[in-house]
Amino acid sequence: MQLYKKQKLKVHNSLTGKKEDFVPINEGHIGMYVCGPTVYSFVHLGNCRTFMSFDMIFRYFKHLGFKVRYVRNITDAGHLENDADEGEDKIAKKAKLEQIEPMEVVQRYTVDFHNTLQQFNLLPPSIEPTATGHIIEQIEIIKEIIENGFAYVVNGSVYFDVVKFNESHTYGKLSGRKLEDMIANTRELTAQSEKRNPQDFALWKKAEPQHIMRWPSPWGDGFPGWHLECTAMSTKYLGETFDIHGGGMDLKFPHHECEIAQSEASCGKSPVKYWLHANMLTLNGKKMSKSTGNNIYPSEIISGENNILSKPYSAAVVRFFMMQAHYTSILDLSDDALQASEKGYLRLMEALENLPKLPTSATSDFDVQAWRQKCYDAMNDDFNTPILISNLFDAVKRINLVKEGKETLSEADKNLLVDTMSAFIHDVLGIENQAHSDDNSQTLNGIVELLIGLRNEARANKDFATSDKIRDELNALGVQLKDGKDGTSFTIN
RNA sequence: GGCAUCGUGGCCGAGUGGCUAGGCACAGCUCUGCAAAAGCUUGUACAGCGGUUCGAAUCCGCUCGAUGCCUCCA
Repeated sequence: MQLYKKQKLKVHNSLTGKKEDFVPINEGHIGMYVCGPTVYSFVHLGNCRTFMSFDMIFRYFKHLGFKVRYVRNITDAGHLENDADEGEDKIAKKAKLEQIEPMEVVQRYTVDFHNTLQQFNLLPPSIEPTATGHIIEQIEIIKEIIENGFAYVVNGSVYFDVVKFNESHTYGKLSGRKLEDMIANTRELTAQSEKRNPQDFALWKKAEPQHIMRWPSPWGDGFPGWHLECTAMSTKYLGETFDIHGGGMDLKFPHHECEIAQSEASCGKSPVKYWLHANMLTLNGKKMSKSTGNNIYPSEIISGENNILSKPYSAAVVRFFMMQAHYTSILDLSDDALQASEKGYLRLMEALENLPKLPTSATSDFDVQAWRQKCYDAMNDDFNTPILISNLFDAVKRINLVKEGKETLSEADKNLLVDTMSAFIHDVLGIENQAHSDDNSQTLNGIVELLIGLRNEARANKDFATSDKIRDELNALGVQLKDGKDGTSFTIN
């Protein structure tokens, strides 16, 4: 039997603001769409958090035995700098700045994006479509929206008529906004706008003669609006209505709101059953953002080359740090917090390494079955990774007790514990053991064992000056010795 | 100004009507030649003020503060 039939999951749906029982549209199958990056610069850590959160969700679905189609797009066209009529495409702007082809910009930052996510151990999505690869689909949707009377053509551009739409539908249901309020609060700055209403958004923009990124359409040469690509690609690969749509909290309005409007205006259906939003990562209490410069790049954390943190942190530690907070909470990055996470991470990894070597007994002091279910309960409650991790640390304590001979574990329970720990840490949380990833670790271990032997001889001879020298100098090199009941063990940092 | 979210012990971070996660740091103890590691013990925190309730950090109201969105952002 598939695990998902036994483990009942609840998810927080942004559309209703409530935790709801998760029931996929087609039993055993899940369609999930997550808004990917606009590839006009390097991904910063805040971007990574969102993708990591949905990676964890993707992994848990797979762990439960669901067949998941996970679509995450690459925005390589259509993302405007601002809403003004002469607004520039972000990628085209960058291309002009660096004096290269727009597609070179796209290629460069797409490669960076993939490399970075790989470092953080994210699984690739099932499909990773690009906006430029789906121009035809986008044009088709625009045609439908025009046909249904919810869009209008002006001077080679097409705009979505929000006011008209709101007469028969509700614009703002996801973000909790009312169109009347939005209109009342509009700053009247767009004097010569070709839009009927400031709330209207572009489905298709006319390309000026010097604009490089352009495609033919029934309305002339141009390029698609940003909100439209997600509607086109999610519909194509997941259908008119699918299970989960994810993205950063900052995309809730207007991006996701517009997606809902586009779907309802074209095919008449609400596109998504469960909307999931990941919260922001802050730095110094402020949102990380490319546009304000308040950000840190993953490579800077791993290399330690930055002015914010006292030392480098591995990708696994950063991932563990992120998983210690719930994905819907704001998380603030700081050196203290990362240091605390690093220590916890190392303790967890050490227990995980010791676990298979543990002695077994006829009986167990630890109810592994009950503990295992607690881990599932945590994840079933809207992917509560902090609670899951607290449960993992309960197991760490029991592992250490068994290691010291203070508690017992049966063979069967030990095996179950090994399986469960590995499943949650590696498969679900996606946390790898990077504590000893050296290629030379075999040699290194041998050398340390040799020194331990020499030290033990010195200790037997009560030559503590020598034994302490070995221990302290190894410690200075990052090799920590631990004298236990069954001899000396060590960790390498 | 509008909409939304949030304010938890030294730090990070769960919880959301009674049973008061977890990590890190600190202190004491056990173990140890000494350390380290590990284990045990200790912290009675929920912005403020009212209200509902037998009972609130958790619900309601107000005040203060922070953040996000309202123009591009994961």
